[in-house]
Amino acid sequence: MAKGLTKRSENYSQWYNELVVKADLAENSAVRGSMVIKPYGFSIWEKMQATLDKMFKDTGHSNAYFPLFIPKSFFSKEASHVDGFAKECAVVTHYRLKNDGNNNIVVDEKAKLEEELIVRPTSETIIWNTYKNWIQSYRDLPILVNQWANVVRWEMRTRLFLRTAEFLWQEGHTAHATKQEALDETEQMINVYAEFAEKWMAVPVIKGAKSENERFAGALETYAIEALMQDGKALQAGTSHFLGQNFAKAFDVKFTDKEGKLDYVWATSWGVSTRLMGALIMAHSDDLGLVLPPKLAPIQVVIVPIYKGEEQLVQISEKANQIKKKLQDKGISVKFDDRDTHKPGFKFAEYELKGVPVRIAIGPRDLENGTLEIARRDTLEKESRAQDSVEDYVITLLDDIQENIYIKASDFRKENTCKVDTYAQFKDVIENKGGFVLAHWDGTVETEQKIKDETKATIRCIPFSFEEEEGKCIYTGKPSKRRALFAKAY
RNA sequence: CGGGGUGUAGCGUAGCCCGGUCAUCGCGCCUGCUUUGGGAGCAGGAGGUCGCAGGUUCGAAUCCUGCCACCCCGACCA
Repeated sequence: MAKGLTKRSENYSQWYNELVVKADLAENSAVRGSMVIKPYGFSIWEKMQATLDKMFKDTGHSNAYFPLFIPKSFFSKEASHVDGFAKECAVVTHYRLKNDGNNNIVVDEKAKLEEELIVRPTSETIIWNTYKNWIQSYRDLPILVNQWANVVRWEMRTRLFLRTAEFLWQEGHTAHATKQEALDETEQMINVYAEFAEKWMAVPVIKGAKSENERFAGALETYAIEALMQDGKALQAGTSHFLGQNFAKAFDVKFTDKEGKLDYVWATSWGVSTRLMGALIMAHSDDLGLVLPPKLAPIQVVIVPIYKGEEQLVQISEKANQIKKKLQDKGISVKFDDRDTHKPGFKFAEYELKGVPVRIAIGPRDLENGTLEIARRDTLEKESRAQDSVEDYVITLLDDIQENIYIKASDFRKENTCKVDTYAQFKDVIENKGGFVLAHWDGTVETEQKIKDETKATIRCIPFSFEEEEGKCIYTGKPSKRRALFAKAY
């Protein structure tokens, strides 16, 4: 058995740790709940980053950078915002260490900061404090800025990739002259996220609005994309918030409109994080390791030579490098693994673990017959093919894999989504089957909270796509106009 | 912060109840030869303050006390 797969467990997170942490994505933790992302894992994130960044720019946004430290006073200006984050803030109180005389390094109490600094858990406050100086007139609007950064949230309980104390993300912060424009922006960005999830990550998602309970601290409306993982739990994969005029009021950001009237600016914020890597892994992986969508795979094709002796390797390498060049010319990322320290079987298993979508093996038999062995990661099928026009074949194959894993994930979601009309059914499904459950809900915070307390299921979102439908709340029997999407979530 | 569990080599572990050739085994690592179309074989070798600190004892991985770390469950959450 391969490294990291010697002892698979029924427990999903155990499996996840063994496979991902120890195999290749992250290891160790310097700070409680932090993670090291190793080079191969990080290159997946870099691909995600590059793709999203382009999508943001195509929709008119620009990148900027704001400070890591936020003065406590900024942070406390928006009441519900500070309520939401107060319990998970890392706080800087001093700026110097000293030797206490016994060779112990201690905090120098003399170097106490006059005002404590918060390590950003999100940047709304420091950004709006800056926007105040950027905005006077409607001519200064809109401001469409995104930041790629790390943030810290001192969660009570952490989970690799899904909820680490420090994580990488992007946060968009926009300012608009009208409510409608801000609402449109909020909606546009949730659509961008959904498109990225479905077309690039091959993870189907449900777009919808968060209930009041689950809304972002300081937002009037939160839109989210929700994905279903293979263990039947839901994962919030991205959020886009309509912040109304809350932050503009808190930071006194006013502008003069065309009529010369003074008004507060309308705001949005939106973000996705390294949690997306967790989503990618948990949505597609199997017992052999990662299954990466070709569009995000750092290595799309790996070529493994099979040879006896130096002479054969030279011949095979020549052929392999020709094929590598042909594929690269078509924009495909290729690795030719000619290490002589590992046998082919070992390499096969290793690239399966890493989720490389297509593997090409070339041996003496192929040299003789003008063939190649081509294997795909998603179905594990292998076939022998002529070497001619391999590049065209690989292009179709990559597209096919991309599509296939999306279909597979969609089918899984279909099988694990059900409508229920009674609370008994609801509890049964949540406890025994998992997955998404569509049920009527009376729209009150109290009911949602009671259902959560009793079943651990929460409203993931009220999907945009659902038609209005008369029904009765499964819990209280009160009238309801549409179904909400319930699930146990990470 | 509450409840439960675990800490033995790079990784995974046996031993702990019942103290004494007990530091076990597998993977990995190193050397040599043979191998190479699915995680190679044989031979030899290196590697451990048994989480930390005390205590009990002639003697502690094993018993006791305290601490630390990690994992799972809850509260919290992208």
